[in-house]
Order: sequence, then structure tokens, then C-alpha cells
Amino acid sequence: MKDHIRDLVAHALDALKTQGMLPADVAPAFVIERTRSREHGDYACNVALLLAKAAARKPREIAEALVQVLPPSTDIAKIEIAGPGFINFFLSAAAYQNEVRTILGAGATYGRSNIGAGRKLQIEFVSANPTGPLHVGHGRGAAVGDCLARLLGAIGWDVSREYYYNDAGAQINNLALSVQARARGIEPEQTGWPEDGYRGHYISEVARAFLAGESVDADGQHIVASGVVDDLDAIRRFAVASLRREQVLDLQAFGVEFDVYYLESSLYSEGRVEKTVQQLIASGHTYEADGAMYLRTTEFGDDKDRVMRKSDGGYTYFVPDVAYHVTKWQRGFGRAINEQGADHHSTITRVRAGLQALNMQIPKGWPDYVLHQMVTVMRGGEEVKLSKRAGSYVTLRDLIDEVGCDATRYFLVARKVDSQLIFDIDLARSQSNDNPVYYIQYAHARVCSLQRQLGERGLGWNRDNGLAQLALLTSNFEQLLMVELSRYPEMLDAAAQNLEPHMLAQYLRDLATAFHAYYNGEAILVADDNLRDARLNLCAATQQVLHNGLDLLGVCAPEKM
RNA sequence: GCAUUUUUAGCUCAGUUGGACAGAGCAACAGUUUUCUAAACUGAUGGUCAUAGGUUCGAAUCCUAUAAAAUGUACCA
Repeated sequence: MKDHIRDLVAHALDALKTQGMLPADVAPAFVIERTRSREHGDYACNVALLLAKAAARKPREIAEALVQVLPPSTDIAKIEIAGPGFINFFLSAAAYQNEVRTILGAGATYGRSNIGAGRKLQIEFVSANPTGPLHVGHGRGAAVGDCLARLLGAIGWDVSREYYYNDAGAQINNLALSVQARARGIEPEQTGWPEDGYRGHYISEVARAFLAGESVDADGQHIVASGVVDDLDAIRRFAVASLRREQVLDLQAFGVEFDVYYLESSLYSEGRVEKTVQQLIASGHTYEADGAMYLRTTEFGDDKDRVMRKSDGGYTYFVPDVAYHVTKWQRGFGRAINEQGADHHSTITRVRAGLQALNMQIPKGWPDYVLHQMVTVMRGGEEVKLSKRAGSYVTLRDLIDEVGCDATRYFLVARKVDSQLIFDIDLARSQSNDNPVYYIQYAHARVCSLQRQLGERGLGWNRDNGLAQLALLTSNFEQLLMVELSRYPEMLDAAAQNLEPHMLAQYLRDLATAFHAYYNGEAILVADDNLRDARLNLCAATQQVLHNGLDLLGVCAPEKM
């Protein structure tokens, strides 16, 4: 519809140029946009405002001249000039009624598009190391990343979801030492407890299972605990597998799955880290100083050069990071998105700098980053400090158990990633009935309920007749609902392209509002067959869009509540 | 100090390529059930869009400065 109106305006512009009212060389970058208020019609165009200077006339005069030469269209019922010179387009009832036909025809594919054209895209998210259970921050990453993956899939990208984790190195060693200490009966603060050891209760649980000789399956491996306390390597393998197993269970409970799990250790074992280092040296962007090797990241926008190889010979974390991203590029992901917590923002410049230094023709802004701001958790009116080491935190599992998967997902995805999120557990739990997600789900359930009522009342629903009778949908409630429905495709498009899933959450609430208002304002199951058929079709279209949208959110669309 | 992000109604937040009088939910207030699920609806109340400048037909939105908050700023990952 937008494009249609744009064409009409473009035609009118040409006509005015021919008439000589406008200079032939002007090409204003005008927009056709949804109006905020119904008083201004459905779409508005600002072209007259932009032309005022070039034409040396008042905007309203230009608008009037444009309207005079605007080609007629059956989709447009009325055109008004308003305010400083906006041209407002009022769509005909038929134009909106026809959207119901489109929705019912497209079904589950309504709103989807092929903007991505099947190109490969990778989105990496969560990527928590297996040193403890997933917490709320990971939950936000999981909810946002998963929703983004769904959105991008819906606009035609070939999406691969990846989870990257470190199964070796200092932190994992610390984990193993912590478990070993627990297995020996040493508690935090006692002698023998590792410096900066992980103190959480789960460490004791892993130690107990290890001593008991239990087995665990994770990432395709079956690990049996040896129970030998002195075998740190065995403890490490068992601990990593145990925690990986827990994380997978958490994510499953949250409805999030991945296509690929990528291990940092494989970058070393496959020689990718070493190869990357050699390439960087060959590129001439490195130098040695103080016994360490540096990369001149300042040449690529960093504020100081970064150490690649420490004086003890080990590599800093950013080298495997670069090597990892090289594999993404080599695996053919022309587009890659990293969803991470904002506490990692400093890595962006370094990773991109490292990739640029390799001279591999990787685009400057690759990969994309979506950083979500921190989540602070409130409980009992106080902030719960998240600290793995201290062992005090709110796990994702806790939230799912207390608040529910649907509500947690909605809550974590409903706001802009840029803004910090306060998750008040007491509020979320005590007011879970007021959570917007139930409001949306209820709208869906209400349509299902109407459809059940049909049988009980012995009423029929002829869908084809409903389509033929769409012209009967003329009430204000119906109009508003159809307007809302027709927004879905453009909203989906914008949410996916801007990488902003909160737009979807917001939209679904608006749609539910329009439906609840309609439901209360008009009887659906009326005696008149034609009117009832038409209204039931409108309800079915609403049900379809709610279902499609909730699907992308990863939230279920219940038939009954 | 520097970097990133944030600052909109009592609270939690929308406001998307700069548009017409700033919008929701919650809380508080007044109503709506013999009739399709009241997990709903209707109405009224509530804002100097952090502050000060600038850009232009037009700014919550862009630019500059200031203030406040979060996070980062390792030869840790």
C-alpha cells in the first residue's frame, strides 16, 4: 500500500514538472508513513513540505496542486491537506477488508518475506562458559538472540544459531580446582580453597556426583566420573560436561536450541590460532616489545595496541576470538551477528581490528553486534548482586520455575536491548496475571473460544461466504482492528532489519488491545449469517496474526486459558 | 580521565530513516457481567521528553556542552 501511494505521488510530481510548476530537476526524498492519529487518515506524505523551498511556494499550495493531478485509485477514499502541508490519505474500507482475505489466504506465511533471499546468516548468542548455571543476563541474551533468529528467518535469511564456549583455559581450570576442593571436603575461606574459586552450591553437587562415580551426557559425549580426587583432568572433564548438561536443560526449558556448539579448544587443536598469528605477523601489523607481541589495533580505530602473545608465551583471549571469527567468515556467513551482554562491548573494536589486519577482504563493519544492557534483579525490594564466585545469583531456571517460560521470555524481549532491565522477581511473580503476555495469549484464546461456541449454539460458519461479505465489516472497532492487522508485515520487516525484537512484543500488545476492544464492543456470534461469517473471518485473521507473531516470540498461543 | 549505553507521567516502558496537539501498561479515581471467558472493556487524572545552546519549514528524535546512572577501560576470559 505504501508503495502504491508512493507511485501515485511520483506520478503527480512528474505532472507538475511538466506543467512547469516545479523545477524539472528536483527529486525530493519524501516519505509515505503511517499516521499516528486516525484523524489524519491512514497514510501521510510530507512531499509538499520538502518542496516549499525549491518551488518558492507555500507547502499547502504545492499540496493542493499535487492533489489535483493525483491519479485516482480504488484503494483511496479521501485525500486531505492538513497542518503545515501534509497530504493525508484515507484508505477505502475495501482496501482494509481485503487485508483479511490476504491474511487468511497466506495463513502461517502472512508477514513473511524474502528480503534475505536465502543468504547465509549466523547468529551467535548466549555463549556462556560452562562454569556455572545460566543466570538472568544469559536469559536476556537467549530470549533476544532466539527471537532475532526467528525474525531473520521470517524475512528470508538462512539462519544458523551458534553457541561458542571455552572448555579449557584458566577459568575452566579454576572450575576444576573448585570442584576438587569440594570433593576433598574443603569449603570456601578454609585453607586449601583455591584463590577466586567458584563458591556456588552447584560446585558441591558436581563434586558429590564425581565422587559417586556418576555419568553425564553432554555435547554428544558420555562421561563417567572416575571418582579419583587427585585426577584433576578427569574432574575438569566431568565438571564441564555436568555444567554443559545443565545449561542445555535450562535452554531447552526456555525453548531455545542451537545448530552448532563451537569449542574454543578446537581452535588450538586445529591449529587455527597459530595460523591466525602467522597471518597477522605476515600482514605486517605486529611488533614486539617488552618480550610480548602486539597488534597495531590503533591502525583500525582502537585506542591502544593490544597484546597478542604474552611474555610467558601464551596468547591473550582476543587471538582465539579473531581466529574464531575467521572461521565464521570462511564458513560462508556473509552476515554474522553477535548477541552479547554490554559488558563485552570493548571486544568489538578489537575483533574487527584483528579481522581487518588479516587483509582478508572482510567488510569493516563485520560482524554485526547486538549488545543487551545489564539485567538487575530485584528481590524483596533489594538488588540481588550477581556473582558467580560468591555464588549468589538468580538462575534462569529459577525464573522459568517461578514466573513461567512464556512470561519470562516476553519480559526479557519486550524492551529495547539498549536499555537496562530491572527484573523484579516479586513483581513478576505476584503480578504474573497482569503480565502483557497473558493479555496477548488471552486474545488468541478468546477467538478459539468463539469458534468452540459455534458448535454449542448450533451456529454455522461459512468461510467462503465470510470472504464474500467482508464489506459488512464497517464498525469503528472493525476498522481499527483491520488497520492494526495490516501493520504486521511492515512491523515484522522493521523489527528484523533493525535487529529490534521488542517491536514485535509491542505490536502484539497493540493488536490484542484492538481485538479486546472489538470483542467487548460488538457481538461476534450474531444471528445474521452473513454478518457472523464476516466477523468470524476477521476473528480468524486476528487469530492467525497473533499466532504468527507469538511463534516468532517463542511464546505459545493457547486455545484455552 | 577515556569508551559504550541510558535519562520521556508516581512506577515500568513505547515513541525507527526529524513530522501535525507526546503514547501505553501498572498504581490511584469513576464506571461496565441475566447476553460470545471480567486474565476483558469504557471514562477521567497525570509529563518543562535530565539541563542549556545549535541545526530547519518542523526536534523527544540530529549536533555541541553540562549533569546523573550502568558497564567497560589487564601481558584475565
